[in-house]
Amino acid sequence: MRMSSLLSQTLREAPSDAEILSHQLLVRAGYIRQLAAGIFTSMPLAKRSLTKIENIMRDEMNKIGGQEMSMPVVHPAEIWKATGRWEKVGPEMGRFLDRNGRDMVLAMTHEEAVVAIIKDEIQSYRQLPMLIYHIQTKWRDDPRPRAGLIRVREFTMKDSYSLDRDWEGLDLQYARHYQAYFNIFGRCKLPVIAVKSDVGMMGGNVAHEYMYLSPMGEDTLLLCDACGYSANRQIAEFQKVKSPQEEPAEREKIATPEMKTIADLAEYMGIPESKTAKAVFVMAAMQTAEGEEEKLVFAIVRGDMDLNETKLTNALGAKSLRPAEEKEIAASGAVPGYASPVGLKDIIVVVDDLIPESPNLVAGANQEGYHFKNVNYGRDFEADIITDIAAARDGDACPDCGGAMRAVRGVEVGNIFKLGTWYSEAVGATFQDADGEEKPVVMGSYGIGSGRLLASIAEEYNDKYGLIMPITVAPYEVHLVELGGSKDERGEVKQAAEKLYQDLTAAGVEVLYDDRDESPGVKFNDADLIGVPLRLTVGSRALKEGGIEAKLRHESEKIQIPVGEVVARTREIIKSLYDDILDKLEDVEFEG
RNA sequence: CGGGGUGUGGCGCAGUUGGAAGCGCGCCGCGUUUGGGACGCGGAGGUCGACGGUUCAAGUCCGUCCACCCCGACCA
Repeated sequence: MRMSSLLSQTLREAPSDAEILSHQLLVRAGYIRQLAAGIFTSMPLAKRSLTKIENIMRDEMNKIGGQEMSMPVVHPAEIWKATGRWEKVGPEMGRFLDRNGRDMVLAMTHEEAVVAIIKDEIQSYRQLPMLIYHIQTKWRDDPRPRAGLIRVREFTMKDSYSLDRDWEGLDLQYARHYQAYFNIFGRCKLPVIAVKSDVGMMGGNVAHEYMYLSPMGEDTLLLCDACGYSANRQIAEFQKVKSPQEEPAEREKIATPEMKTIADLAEYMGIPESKTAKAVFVMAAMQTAEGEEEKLVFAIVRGDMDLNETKLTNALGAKSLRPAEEKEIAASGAVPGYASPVGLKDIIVVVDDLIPESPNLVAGANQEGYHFKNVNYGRDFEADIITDIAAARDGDACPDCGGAMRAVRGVEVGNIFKLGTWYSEAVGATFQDADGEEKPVVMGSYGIGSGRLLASIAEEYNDKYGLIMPITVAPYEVHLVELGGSKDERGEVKQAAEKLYQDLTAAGVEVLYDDRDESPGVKFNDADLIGVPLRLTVGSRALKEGGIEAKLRHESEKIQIPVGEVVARTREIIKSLYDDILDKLEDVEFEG
């Protein structure tokens, strides 16, 4: 490709609304342009990188038996009503009416489309197991797109769906994906870890997320360096430090004016925060037989801990939670800031499993300005649910080995879910098994966003001059710079560069050829910004000695290669760059 | 949805007490230059986010709305 005709201008300064590095660099280098919040155009450079990423995904999916197809982006609402997600999903789903006034949906994922097709196409156990996938656009009207390509509203995703006769089959396909995903990220040279994750609205019972560890990530993970335990904070467990056992003392009411926070209260009383009970009120959307209903929930964790809303949501079996408003809290008889589990009605009380083992706590008295001392579970109050609802934090003890866990931030670049039969049952996607019985197809779903992956790679590989793209995903393999200029009166430099461009291209090398009439500084800076791994420079300096200059983007040394050997040597260098990446791929141990 | 911020040429920005819309980069033409974002001369390009109001006069003051960014809420 000649840069003189490439639709991609580099920018000396990034747009002011690009805050994170990958966003700034991808815009400055001319890979992407923003059209609206969370909606981007992939320019030719990005498109080439994305195609390479997607071809890696194809290859790894095909290797585990996947067959590529393409399911529609626009769906009739019926298939979403059939699984209940038409009602269940909120404004994040794109909806519109077609010309005949029928409800239509912009796909945010494709489980519905999958079961719609297999309902008709899969009839016999002989057709299973099967793995289907596609690489398709999704629309999710996220309330807050951010961080360039990391979190967008319109994006492309490789999503695959495993179809099996039974759970053993699912386990096998799931384990294959577990490995295939490490291969995909490895081939893109992106370091990731797999962590256990919440199954969320997808249902099912096992899920992993692939995380690229980065301070700009949106998820918090807890990792144990001692034994390898890793989990998203949403579900991370930990060993709780129990309070010292003591005899329940007599409950007493004490005046605590203006002490509305745990920190204030503990300081005022001269006690550790672990001797207090923290009250959190939420409104939980619950699905009941009559439909959806909002219920006030009173969650209690020990004062030195934080509530984990995902754990609470799962404990309640709720669709979603939102913070309760003061008037909703007041309606239950509780007093915000002085709330107490003692003597409340019409409210679901959920207490963390540490609370019953924590005697003589200080809790609110449901009276402005007063707390109770020596509140004890069982004697003074009871709960509807007792379970783990506390959030793990940096330094907490690993649930498996007790070692101190680290809390780190990560970007979710992929995930795998054991869906089970939830979707197939919902729409009656069944097959006839060998024993003659009709059974629902057992499903798994597996996703990787290609744009987010590109952004993560850009975030990981760069320096002050620009991007440093791994060769497997770089838009081109070679950046050929021609430095003829007006001193090149007989056009020798220009001719040598043109010939090299032709020869390399003929040899199957992907070349970005800077044939523009620009100064050397401009060309070198643009080359560094775009980040193609190997730069070849044709200039009079080396040409006088019968050579051209080669430089790897990630190194500072330059070498001179005799003109006649350039094509062969270039192919060698490129091969070694690929090998460096592919040799590092390794088999991982699957821990279900 | 709550809090904060920003909207002036493709990008980055300035614009005073309200009084003729500017600068740098980029772009076009001509010439000089050519191994790390060169220089000269000459150009093109803006309904100042939108609408309404105040005023003789609004980029500037007032109001409403919109867009975009950040923090939070939310999120397979």
